[in-house]
Amino acid sequence: MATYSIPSGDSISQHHDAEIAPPETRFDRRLAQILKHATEVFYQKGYDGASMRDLSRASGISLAGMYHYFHSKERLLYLLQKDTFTTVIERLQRRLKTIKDPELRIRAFIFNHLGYFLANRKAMTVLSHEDEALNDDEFVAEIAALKREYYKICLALLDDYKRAKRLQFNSRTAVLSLFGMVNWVYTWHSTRHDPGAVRLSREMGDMFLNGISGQCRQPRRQKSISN
Amino acid sequence: MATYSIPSGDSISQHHDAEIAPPETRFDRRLAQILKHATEVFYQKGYDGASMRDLSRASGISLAGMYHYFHSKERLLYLLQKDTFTTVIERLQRRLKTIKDPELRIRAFIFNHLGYFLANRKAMTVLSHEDEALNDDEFVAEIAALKREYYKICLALLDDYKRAKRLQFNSRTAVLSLFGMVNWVYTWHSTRHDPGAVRLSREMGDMFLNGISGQCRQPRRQKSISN
DNA sequence: TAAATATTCGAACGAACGTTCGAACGATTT
DNA sequence: AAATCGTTCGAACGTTCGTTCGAATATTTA
Repeated sequence: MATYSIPSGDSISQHHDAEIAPPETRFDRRLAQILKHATEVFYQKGYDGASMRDLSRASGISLAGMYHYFHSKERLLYLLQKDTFTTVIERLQRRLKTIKDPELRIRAFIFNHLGYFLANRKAMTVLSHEDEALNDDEFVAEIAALKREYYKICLALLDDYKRAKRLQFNSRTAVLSLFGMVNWVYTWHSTRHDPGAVRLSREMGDMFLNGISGQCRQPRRQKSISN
Repeated sequence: MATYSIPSGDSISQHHDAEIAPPETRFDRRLAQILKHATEVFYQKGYDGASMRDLSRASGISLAGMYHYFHSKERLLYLLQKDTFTTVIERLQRRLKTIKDPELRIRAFIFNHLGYFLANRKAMTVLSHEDEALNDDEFVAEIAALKREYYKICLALLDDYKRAKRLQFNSRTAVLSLFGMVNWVYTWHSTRHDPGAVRLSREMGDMFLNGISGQCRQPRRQKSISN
């Protein structure tokens, strides 16, 4: 009855029901270790720049030994991106379940994203930055589906807010601007000098919500650039 | 008196005074062609993924012949990034010279960035995405200096606006959020389905300016995320 | 026209790449 | 004890990488 993962490159054990967390196979635990070390290497050198020899050295496993756990370097990146993205979405869904207020839901989205981003910076950087690195059609399609799902969730949050507050703005531009704000963080955020997730979420949340909440007194937009 | 560029890898002729545009050396024109083709290849395959053979094929020059124009693949990327970034900054400075109003200056910044971004998407994508690809200290330092200059310009624009409108916000977060908004565009913008530079600049400008212009009636910020 | 200089390229270099193979090892099962 | 199975690895495969070299060809200078 024990659901052993079949070796040679499957993702971390698909425990079809989410009953228990820790009881993984030795195989799964080892693969998870490899993914963790691979995150570090991909983060430092990029996907193309990182060699299988780099990855094996970081994991303390021989070059050939790596291929017991995944079929190819590309699949390793895929596993990494899928696990990371899935976790982000799961956490988000769990948070949203308890929140009704449209504004707070948007704030929860931002906080969820930034919080996970800053706590798992390397994995999220690899996810954001090595977006186009995959070539295999199946991999590309699956990650693209997660991206679309994430986009749709955020779009719905903004549309709810828009309806509740009777606002007018381009939802698509707003979503993607928000994604830009929160994803770009990986290029500049310094743990030492920059605010943590809580304050950063508040600042960006204030800014974004004010931004989409439109003109205060008189309508903006009269001013235009001459040339 | 003709200032011939010395072969073997110099940047496009440093015409110390910006007198005339077209009178370049044959060397310069050929190098410019190579840079143009290289932009396409780097855009498609990434810096690490693009081989010198790819680049030579795209340029219609033999593999060995490429090295007459630049010393290394890394230097080619450096030249590309430097030329692109320098052009963006020059254009910005020229625009800002004629604009006094703080809000319009910020709008000009956004329009300049997005306008150049959408018109030279491939070059700007390489600039944004291959940010960490350079290794040579001298190259890294020079591109980092341009980035800092660009950051400082934008920071000053926001501080001017803040002072003029007596606002309060974290300038650093605001600048970097704005950079995120406008730079992330390269990951999603579709020429067919998405607004052009003018409308996109207006939308993002409205959003950003409203965003930093703070609370309208009652102060936001009372609401907070429970957990 | 001859000499000098700038440009081009075929061929090859050593190094590094992702992946494969078969043998070995360890633990568990018969 | 023998057999099975999951795990590990050294060695090597064929390919591709960035770069170099020397000779050939244009182009400019004298």
